Amino acid sequence: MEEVRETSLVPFLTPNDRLQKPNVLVTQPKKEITTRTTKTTRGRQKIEIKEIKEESKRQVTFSKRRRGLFKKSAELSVLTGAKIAVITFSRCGRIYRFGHVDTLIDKYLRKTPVTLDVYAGHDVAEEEGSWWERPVESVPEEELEEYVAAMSVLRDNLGKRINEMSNGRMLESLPAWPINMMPWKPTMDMQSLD
Amino acid sequence: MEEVRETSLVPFLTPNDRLQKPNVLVTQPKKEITTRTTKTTRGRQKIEIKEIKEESKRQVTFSKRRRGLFKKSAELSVLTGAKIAVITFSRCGRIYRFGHVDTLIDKYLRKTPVTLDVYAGHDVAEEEGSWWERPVESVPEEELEEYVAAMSVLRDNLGKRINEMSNGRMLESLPAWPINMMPWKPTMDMQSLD
DNA sequence: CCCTATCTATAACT
DNA sequence: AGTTATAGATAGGG
Repeated sequence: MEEVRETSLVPFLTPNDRLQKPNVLVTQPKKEITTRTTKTTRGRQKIEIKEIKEESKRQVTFSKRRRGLFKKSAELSVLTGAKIAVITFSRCGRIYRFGHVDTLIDKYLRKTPVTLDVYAGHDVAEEEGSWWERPVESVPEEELEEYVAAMSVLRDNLGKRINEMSNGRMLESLPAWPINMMPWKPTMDMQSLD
Repeated sequence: MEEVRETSLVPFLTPNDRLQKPNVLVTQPKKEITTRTTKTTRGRQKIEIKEIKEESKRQVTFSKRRRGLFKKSAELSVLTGAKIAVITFSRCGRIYRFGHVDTLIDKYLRKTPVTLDVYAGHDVAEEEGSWWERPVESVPEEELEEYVAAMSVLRDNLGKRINEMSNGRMLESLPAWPINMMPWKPTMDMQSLD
């Protein structure tokens, strides 16, 4: 709660704070490399986009990425004024939605003949694979079928707002994220319909 | 066409090629700073998440981010085996979908009473402006959900605008989507239903 | 749309 | 969940 998380991920470094010289365009001396013989972690590792076998690990990934996806949806929505809806069926069949899915679905159904099936003629093989990596004509109805994306952005703006409000004009001297709402508060933007 | 888009953004740099020393964990000398007095670009700049006014710019962002969103969706789906569907109504009313939306919607509707409104009772004023920028002094952190609900309204507002346009009430006198605005290839993972 | 320089999202740890 | 080092996404510019 006292954490100043501009980028929320690197509060200690905050590269954003580094003032950017408008027209100078000179390569920075790359700060100062903290020479440490023992990194605390290996940092983000590259992974292959394939099903994660370990249950636990998969769950973590699902949480993190779902959250990230929603955030992206929100940003896209706000930035471009697009209307988005997202629905996700987790493996266990739980439904996570973001935004007024119902409304969007309604609009969708009204605009598109329900019978229209882009992938019509394709057998639904609950097979493993990346339908999204295949030619359109052969996309089987399996992997992903649910994503009605949805809405909103605000997490960030809201946070800033709250901060400003709760401190009037001295927002600068206060943590960017006054409330511990940010990161991993489970369900403010999602609804598990189970 | 799968590997091609691995990183596909920095083919020339490919930081991934840098072999990672498994257990060494020693801070790298940070390569070699190419001292150049004139950077070719300022690189990615931080932007505020708020509506982009410039039509052209907004469309570019829409293309790029929509693409990114779909990609993320695909990854999440593959990685966790979750079923996902995404539908996006662009401002101009164009529909972009990802995944087997129809199938998903069907499942969704079967699982959730269509009448169920998660945000029921939270009638937010459909006024112009940035509702998410409203004062938040009265918002206790425990009620962030209220905001989430409010956020959804954004979509509704946008939807209204879209409707207006549909009715011939032009908001912008610009063509929906310049043909060459389509992201780098109307790949199989997106379908414009318009 | 291709490129870069940056900003962000996260995998692996703790 | 909270960190840290990176992989990955993208705002701008060409």
